[in-house]
Amino acid sequence: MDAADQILPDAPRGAAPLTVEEFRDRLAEITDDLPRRLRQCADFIAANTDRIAVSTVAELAAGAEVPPSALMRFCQILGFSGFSEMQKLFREAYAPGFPDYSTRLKNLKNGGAGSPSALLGEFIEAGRLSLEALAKSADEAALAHAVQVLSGAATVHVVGLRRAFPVATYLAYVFEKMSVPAMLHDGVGKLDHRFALRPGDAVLAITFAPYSEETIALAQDAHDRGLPVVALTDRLTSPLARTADAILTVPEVDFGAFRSLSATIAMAIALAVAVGSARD
Amino acid sequence: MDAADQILPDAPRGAAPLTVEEFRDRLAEITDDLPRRLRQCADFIAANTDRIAVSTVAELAAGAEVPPSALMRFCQILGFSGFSEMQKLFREAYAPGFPDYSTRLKNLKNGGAGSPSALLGEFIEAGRLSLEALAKSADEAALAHAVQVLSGAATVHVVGLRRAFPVATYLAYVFEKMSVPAMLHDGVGKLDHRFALRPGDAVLAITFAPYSEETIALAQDAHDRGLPVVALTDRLTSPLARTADAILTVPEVDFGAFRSLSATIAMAIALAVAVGSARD
DNA sequence: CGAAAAATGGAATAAATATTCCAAAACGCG
DNA sequence: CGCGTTTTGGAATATTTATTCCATTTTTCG
Repeated sequence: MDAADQILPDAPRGAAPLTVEEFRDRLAEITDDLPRRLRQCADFIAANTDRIAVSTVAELAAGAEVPPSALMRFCQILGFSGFSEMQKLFREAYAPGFPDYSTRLKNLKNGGAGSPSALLGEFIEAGRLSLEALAKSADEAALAHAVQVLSGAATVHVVGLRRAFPVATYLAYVFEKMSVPAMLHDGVGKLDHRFALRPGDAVLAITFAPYSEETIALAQDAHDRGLPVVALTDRLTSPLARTADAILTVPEVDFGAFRSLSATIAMAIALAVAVGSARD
Repeated sequence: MDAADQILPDAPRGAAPLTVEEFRDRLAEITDDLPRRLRQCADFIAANTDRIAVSTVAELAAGAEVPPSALMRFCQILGFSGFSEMQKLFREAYAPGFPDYSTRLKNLKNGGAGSPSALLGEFIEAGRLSLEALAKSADEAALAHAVQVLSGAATVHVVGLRRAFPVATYLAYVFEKMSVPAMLHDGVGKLDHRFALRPGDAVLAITFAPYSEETIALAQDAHDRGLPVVALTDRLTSPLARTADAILTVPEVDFGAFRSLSATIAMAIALAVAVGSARD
C-alpha cells in the first residue's frame, strides 16, 4: 500500500495530556506494557513528577538510569512531540499563588503593620493557605473512621477550650441543627460535667498546641472508661494521640499569634454534617 | 598600579547568596541604589521570585521589560556568575506541592456524593470562595472606622449568638490575649447583662440572617444610650444597619445550610488585632 | 556647557540542551 | 537455529538559551 498505511502503532499523535491529572492517568495507563528501558523511565517519572519542571533531559535520564534517547522516546509515547513540550506542561501548571509566607510576615512587621486592611489581607491569606493545605493533606480514611465512630454514639460530647472553643461551639450548633444529641463541655463555673459521659457515648476533643489540660483530661477519662474518642488537633504527636480512636489533623497557618481556624472549621463542619447524615 | 588594583566596585565576587533567604536579603539591600533598568529587574524579580526556577533569561527579561543583557548584569551584581548560577539556587529549592490543590480538591469532591471527603471538599471550597470574595469586597474605610471606634472604648462588649457565637467567642479570646478589656455576652442563664454597658464602652455585634433578636436588642439598647455600635453582619440592609456607627459586611458562601465562617473569622481577627495594636 | 563615567541595547558568540538517526543488540517465533 | 521485528545506546545534529562585547546613549559633575 501507500505511505498513508504506515501508521506508527504506539505513538498516538495529538493526544498529549493537557493537565497534570491527564498526564498521571496516561502514565498509569501505559506503564504496564512497556519494554524494560521505557518502564524505567515511567517509574522514575512517576516518582519524581515534581522535578520535571526544573530538570534537563540529561538529568532525568541519569536519574532513571537510561540514556537520554530513551527518555525522548518515552516523552513521545506519552503523546508529546518531545521533552520540551512535556516540560512546558509542568512549568505552566506550577501556579505559585503564594509568595512564601515567612517573607510576607517579615515585610508586614517592617512595613505598615498598623493598617487594618493590611492585617485583613494577611488573615485572608493565612486562611486560604490553611484551606489549600488541608485539601492537600486531608486523610480521607481517618475522616471516614471518625464519622463512623461518632455516628454510633448515643450522645456526642464536644470539648474544646480557649482558642479551640469557637470550633467546639460551632460543632454544637451544627449538631443541634441536625438533631444529633450532643453536649458542649464549656467549663462554665468550672463544672466539668464528667458524670455526663455514659456508656455508648463518644467524645470529640479539640485542642491545639499549647494543649488544654482540661480537654486532655476529659479525653483521657473517657478513654479509661472505654468510650471512643475522636481528636481534632494539629499534629499526630499531639497528647490526644494516645487516647484517641480516630485522629484528624488540620494544618493551620498562623499569622502572628493567631490561628485562622478556617481549615479547622471546614473539617469540623464536614465531620458534623457527615455524622448527621449517617445517623438518618 | 598593576592589574590587581582594578577592582570592580559593585560586583563583589564570591558573595553569591547560598539560600533563598540570603537572596532576598541581598535583594532588599541593593534595590534602593540601582539605576533605572536594574531597578526594574530587581522589582520584577522580587515580585516573581518563584518563577525564576522555571523561566529563561528571555522570559524574565520580557517580564521586567528590559533587554536580556540587563538581566544578566543584574544577576552578576547580586554576586552570581550569571543567570544559570542564580537559577540553580531556585531549582534546588523548588518544591511544588503536588498533587496540586485543584486536582486534589476534585478528587475529594468525587469521593461519592454525601461521603465525608466530598463534604470536606465542598466546605473547603466554600471557605476559599468566601475569603476571595472578602478580599475583593472589603471596605477599607469602614474597617478603619470600626477600629477607631473600638479603640476608644473603655470596654468592648462582644455579642453574637447561634451561628455567630463561635465568632464572638474567638473575638473574646483574641481581645483577652491582647489585653483589651472585653466582655462576652453569651446569654448563659438568659441573663442579658445589659446593665454592664457603661458610658464610654462600645458594642461589637455580630449577626447574620436570620438575625438574632437578642443581638439586635442589645445593639439597639446601646445605641439608645448613646454608645457606639460596630456591626459585623452579612448585608448593608441588615437590621443592625439602623443602630450601627460602623458596619462591616462579609460575603460568606454557604454550602448546604452551613456557613463556612472563614471570611467572618478573618475579618474578626483583623479587627481585633488592629484594635489591640491601636490601643498601645 | 562639556568631558568623563555609567548605563544601556542589541548583535555576535559560546555553551548547554534537545532531538534525530542509525547501527548494533536483544527478542520472539516458526 | 535463523529471520524479521523491536528495542537500545550513542554519536551527530539542530535548536534553544546564556553570555559577552562594544558602540551608542544617558547621566553626573566640575
